[in-house]
Amino acid sequence: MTEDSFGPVSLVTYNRMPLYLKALYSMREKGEKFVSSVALAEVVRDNPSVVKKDLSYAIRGVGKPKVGYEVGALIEDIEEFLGYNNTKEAILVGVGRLGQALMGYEGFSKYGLNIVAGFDVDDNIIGKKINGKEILPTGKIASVIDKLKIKVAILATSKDKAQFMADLLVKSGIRAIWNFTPAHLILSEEIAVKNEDLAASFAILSMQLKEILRKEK
Amino acid sequence: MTEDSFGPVSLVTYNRMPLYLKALYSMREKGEKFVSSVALAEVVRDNPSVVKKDLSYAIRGVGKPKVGYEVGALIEDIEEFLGYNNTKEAILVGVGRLGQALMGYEGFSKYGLNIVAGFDVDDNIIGKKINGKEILPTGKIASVIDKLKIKVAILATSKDKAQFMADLLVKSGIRAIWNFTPAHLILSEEIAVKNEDLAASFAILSMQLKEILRKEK
DNA sequence: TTCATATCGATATTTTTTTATCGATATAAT
DNA sequence: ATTATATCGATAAAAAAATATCGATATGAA
Repeated sequence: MTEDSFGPVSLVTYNRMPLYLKALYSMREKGEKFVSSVALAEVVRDNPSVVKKDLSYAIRGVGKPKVGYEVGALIEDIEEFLGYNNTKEAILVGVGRLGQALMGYEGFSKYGLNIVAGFDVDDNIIGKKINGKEILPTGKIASVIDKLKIKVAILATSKDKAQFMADLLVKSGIRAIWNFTPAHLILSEEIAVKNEDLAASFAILSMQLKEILRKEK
Repeated sequence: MTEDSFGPVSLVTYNRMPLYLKALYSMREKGEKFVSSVALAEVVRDNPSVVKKDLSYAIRGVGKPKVGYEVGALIEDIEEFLGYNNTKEAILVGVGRLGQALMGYEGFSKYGLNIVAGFDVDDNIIGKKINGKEILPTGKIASVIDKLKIKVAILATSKDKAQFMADLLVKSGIRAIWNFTPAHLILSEEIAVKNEDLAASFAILSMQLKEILRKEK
């Protein structure tokens, strides 16, 4: 077991699960009852063996030879596996344009994330509500975290405030930070950090595009 | 060479490059002139051998034994490697809250992305400007793509319009789609797609948190 | 100057991941 | 009822990635 895995399940598997899930949602909408590893592999652009191995970590039942997996059951199992049914409460720090978009995004609740409040330093926005959630001054961060026993924070401040706020969050009891700022956070190993790195994503898209344009000649 | 690599460089390496870059920016700000693979590995939570191998794909010069790599030169080489100096023009489709946040984000230009215009169906927003970029009606998508020879589109519509818009974009000449919608897009293999999958990211953060809380007992 | 040491770059080893293979079995066709 | 076939689940083989090792060398200390 490396650091990049949780129990017997590797990080690459975790990354693929939501892809399967999205594909399965479309299939369910179309009324499809069963799906084979071959069909699922095709829509997610992967290999059937990978799909079968991945699914084996999530499914409670079994797939049927010649038929495949039951779409509905598979969805439930993957949702459970990914923790969508186990709601995590979070606070959001930095309610600028991106922060507002994140607070306003109702899809989060579907995968087990409930933003209970936003925090900002800007008096023009403090006191307002987005999606029913209050925006409070940053001075109240510590007490809210403590009172509600919050463990997850979404960081969407400007780059220059990111490290300071991250340190404050950790000191107040936060154990997982979803970092939407372009800052490189330095934190103890005991804190989970997931960088939402748009630069990285775009670099990969650019590489893929380059390859595609090269092939088109 | 698998499908998940470009030339000799694997996707995992590409993913790590922006991490190194972010760490290097902080080091440069602190006035540090040289960095060793050991130091860099520490801040990005990885192994020195991985760092050395990764950097070898990007650097033009060489690292010095006992000293390490020159921070400034390394930054330039990685930026070049990731294509930050080679600007790609893109359009953005769907100027809701998230779309506005993306259009307003000035950091994109730093890594070679220039959003030339936004498109929406909402008359209340059409004609306005964000960050100096006009918002046009979706009816003009095809002509703008054609006139400016745009190859990259950022998709930030609602879920239900995503597939329709993606098809329109591809038909109009787009070859790379950065998908910020929760929709599962089905497109030809010749189109590069990068899903900005918040569900996936959050699932990983949740797993890490679970592991951390377990260790804390 | 000589010696000790940190670090590179190359390569070897180990581990992980992906891919292929194959016997068992559910379904449909004959 | 028999046969053909698609698919599963397990496992074996191949490929890729991560990690460790090691000779060479730049630097600073003795």
